[in-house]
Amino acid sequence: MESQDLRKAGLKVTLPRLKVLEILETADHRHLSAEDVYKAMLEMGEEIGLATVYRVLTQFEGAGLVSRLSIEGGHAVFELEDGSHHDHLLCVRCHRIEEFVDEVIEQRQQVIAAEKGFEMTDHSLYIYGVCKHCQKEK
Amino acid sequence: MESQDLRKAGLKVTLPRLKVLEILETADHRHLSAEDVYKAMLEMGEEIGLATVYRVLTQFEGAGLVSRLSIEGGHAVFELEDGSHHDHLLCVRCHRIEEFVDEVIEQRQQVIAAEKGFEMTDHSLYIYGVCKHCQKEK
DNA sequence: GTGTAAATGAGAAGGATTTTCATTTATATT
DNA sequence: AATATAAATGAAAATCCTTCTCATTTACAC
Ligand SMILES: [Zn+2]
Ligand SMILES: [Zn+2]
Ligand SMILES: [Zn+2]
Ligand SMILES: [Zn+2]
Repeated sequence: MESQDLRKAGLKVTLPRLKVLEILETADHRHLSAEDVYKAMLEMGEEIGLATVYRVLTQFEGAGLVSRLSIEGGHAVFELEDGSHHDHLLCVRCHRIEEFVDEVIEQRQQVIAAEKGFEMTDHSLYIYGVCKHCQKEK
Repeated sequence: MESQDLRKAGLKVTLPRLKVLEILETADHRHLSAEDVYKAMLEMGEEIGLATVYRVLTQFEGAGLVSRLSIEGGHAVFELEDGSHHDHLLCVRCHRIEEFVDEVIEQRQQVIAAEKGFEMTDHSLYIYGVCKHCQKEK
């Protein structure tokens, strides 16, 4: 089924691309850095260059298959695009990432943009904190 | 008056530090990159190393004199700390930055964090769009 | 004035990502 | 199935922003 997605996006169906898709679909975590994908590939016994991982992820982003988070200070994180917008909560200790959608915030942003005379094209919202897990530890 | 702020922060009063403060206080824009500060220094005829600009801005951040924005993709931007939290709207064309405060959003973030069991420590919210100015230009 | 720790500047180093370019590969065409 | 061609790949170099190193200078307490 994935081959179709690649063809639709005007991308040739290659092993590296199929494998990157596979990793994004089957990884334990939904949010992966390029490095994470690269390491997962090597662990699967697939040879790939890190440059290719970056290239493929960027192409997938362009094709709407993947979206990219820009987390403060750190490196980019990628996730499979599921068509529904959501924002993120990040644990500053263990780097766990959780997702949320809040209609009140979404709408307030529209109002604020309108008040300032902006045509809003996008937004980026990250809530940082200490997750349930990490609160327990000490 | 600024010398006092530096001494309170445990920082020696040096010319580079005073000049960086001066630039932050008198620049046309409230939001400046390290590069912007560096160029402004050179234009003022002051010799300074870029490394010093970064160092000083980072120290000021630690001392609570300055805060740092982490804008998507780009480089860090610094602004004088005025004690009141605010978030930012960014024009994707001309890179103009505007500020806003919205209590509804602030509170919803607290609620969301609580729902997910997070102890919220911080957040980062940027609204991207096309500003009033840039909308006029075709 | 002297001493000492802190601050500076220049350049090297760093980390994440992108680019370059020679080689390989997918796919369209015989 | 063989061939042609445009796209994709890997490795290394390059890039961008930022931090670090270290020899020299400076601020400030005595
Ligand atoms: Zn955690
Ligand atoms: Zn997500
Ligand atoms: Zn604009
Ligand atoms: Zn601001």
